[in-house]
Amino acid sequence: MVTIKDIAKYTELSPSTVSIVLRGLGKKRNISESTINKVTEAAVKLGYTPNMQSKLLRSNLPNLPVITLFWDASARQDTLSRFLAGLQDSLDRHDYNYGLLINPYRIGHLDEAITQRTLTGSNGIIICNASENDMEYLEQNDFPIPIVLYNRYSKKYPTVTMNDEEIGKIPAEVFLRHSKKHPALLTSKATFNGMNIRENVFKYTLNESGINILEKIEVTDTLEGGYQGALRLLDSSTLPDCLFCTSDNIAFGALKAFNERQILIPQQLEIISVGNGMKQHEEYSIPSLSVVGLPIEQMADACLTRISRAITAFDTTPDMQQFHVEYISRSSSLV
Amino acid sequence: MVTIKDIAKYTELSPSTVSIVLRGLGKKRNISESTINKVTEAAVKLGYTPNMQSKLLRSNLPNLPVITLFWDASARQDTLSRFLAGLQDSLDRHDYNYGLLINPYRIGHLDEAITQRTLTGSNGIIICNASENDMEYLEQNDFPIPIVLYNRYSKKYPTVTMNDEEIGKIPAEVFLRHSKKHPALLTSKATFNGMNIRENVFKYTLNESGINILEKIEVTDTLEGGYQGALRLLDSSTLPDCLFCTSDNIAFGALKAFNERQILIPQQLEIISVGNGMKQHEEYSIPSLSVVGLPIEQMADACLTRISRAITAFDTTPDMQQFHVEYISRSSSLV
DNA sequence: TTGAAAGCGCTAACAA
DNA sequence: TTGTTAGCGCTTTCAA
Repeated sequence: MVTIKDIAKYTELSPSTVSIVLRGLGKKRNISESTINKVTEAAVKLGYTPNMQSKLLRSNLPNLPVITLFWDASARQDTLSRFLAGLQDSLDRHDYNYGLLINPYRIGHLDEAITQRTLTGSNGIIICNASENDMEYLEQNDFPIPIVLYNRYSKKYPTVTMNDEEIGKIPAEVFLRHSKKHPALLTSKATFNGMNIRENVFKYTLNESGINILEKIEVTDTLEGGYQGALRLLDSSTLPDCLFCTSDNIAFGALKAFNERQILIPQQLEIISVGNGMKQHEEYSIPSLSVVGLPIEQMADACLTRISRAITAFDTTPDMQQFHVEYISRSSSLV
Repeated sequence: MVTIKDIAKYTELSPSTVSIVLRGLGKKRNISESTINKVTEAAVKLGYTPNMQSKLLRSNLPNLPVITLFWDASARQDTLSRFLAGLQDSLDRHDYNYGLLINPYRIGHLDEAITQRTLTGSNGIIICNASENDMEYLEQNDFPIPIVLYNRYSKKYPTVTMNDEEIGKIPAEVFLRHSKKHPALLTSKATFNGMNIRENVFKYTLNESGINILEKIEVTDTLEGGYQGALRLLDSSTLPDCLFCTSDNIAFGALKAFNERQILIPQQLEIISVGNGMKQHEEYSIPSLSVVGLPIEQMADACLTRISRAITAFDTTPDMQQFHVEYISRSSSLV
């Protein structure tokens, strides 16, 4: 790492002169033209970048604690938006004073993402989208700063979760209430345990009333995946009379397929999806989409409040806050 | 600001002892139970938060330059996602070593957002969504660190822009080619000059061929806005035969209205929208949406590369990089 | 026109 | 079991 001292040595000047020049105060301070040039050239040549830690430390500005948010770079981006919006809102509402550092990582490689620098440079960490691998890494290691997990379960860290049982139970109960007999499930590969819970509770709730899943189709969590999955569903010998999509991406794609094949929604086929976040798109899809809405903003707020307590009150008890989900009935399901 | 020294004074211990305890090394270093308690209690009581700048400085970890991204908190969140994804991709591809700090701000209040702390704590700034007000603030002040503007024009700062003329010209030319006679425009309030350019070039290009806009409707940049705007369009005495929507939000909402009123798209009404980012949603809307696609990822990459050059080579020439937009023909327009 | 020295908050080595 | 001291990179006085 090149410091101002290195440049001073290289140019045979003092650190203070170099500092003045590098901050563009050369002219004002009557530093000679030649010295200015010598310094700037040396800075470029040696590859100098100012160390902002030092500047901040020196500046006597009040300390701004930093919270680092780990987010799977490949994860659904619109959910990040909602989460960020929630964090921002939380910062404003509570008058929290935190810097927010976004750190994308490759799911399953959290161990590479949480560097010594993160641990030294931030006051707390919020982790989202952790895979089973990542969870194992977290469980097996100790960290010098507090960590809060979003939407995961842990015995070691404070967590902020949503009620995964409800997510599976609600659509099942709606379908049962409407006396549906042939439910289908359009889902994507489970990347965390909550997804299994949702699916199992969905099936179990139906089972209790003697109803079995007609078909489960697993696709990628994209509109394309939903579209393809819906087409496969339509090719089956028996058509389902109700469908649970485990993400709105999948549901939006499926709606397009059903529209093309002129399936009447909800008369022929009732659809309920998990509502990952795009409220406006749910409302203006054709037809509008009934969803189990996730309290992402509330959870973001809870994450921030929780990490804040960990930072200020040194409270790292592995407690869990769980939020209810909410059924929003629109035109893709019966009333 | 409470420091380790304050706690030392308060507890009548030395800073090093306090440091050891506060990092949880008390047990390991044989600090007495009572001392540990005294210190932690004092820390909570005095409201101590560790200063990470000092820790980092002390740690001898290599310097990680920080780039702060200013983003309008109320702006379309999905565009942020795409922009962030672009930045992330750029970081990876070029092997850039930067920390990315996301700083949301209220549009029109950039002056409040760019604090002394930002200027002292980051090596460079990328500004997105600046309003006319914000632009004025930027033009009239000088800043100690390099700034790059995204999607704005400036004589003072390096900028990364898209070709706004093309955005207006492309749909006009398509409509002309299809011999349309009654174009309509569904748009939202211009928040930056590029939007005026788009609208003017759209009108001008049609005008050159003797075609005038039938109607211009201004709505909020939401699906709701597009829906309402489309309904108003349908209430007019003459129905337009082609429509340019200046954002996909607006277009998605409009599609719903046209679907409800059973307007045949594109036979009765041809639609082209600005494609702000949601590629999948454009493809799976009903019908799929023809758009002028914006090169957001490329622009994000360019922003990063440009600010990187400013940081490493001290190059702050106010140059402009402009990117072409691309017409993507889908089912909402004729071939 | 340039340099020397002190200090921002923290930690590590060493001393007591 | 606790304290002293030096130093991370930078800026600011003050001195030369």
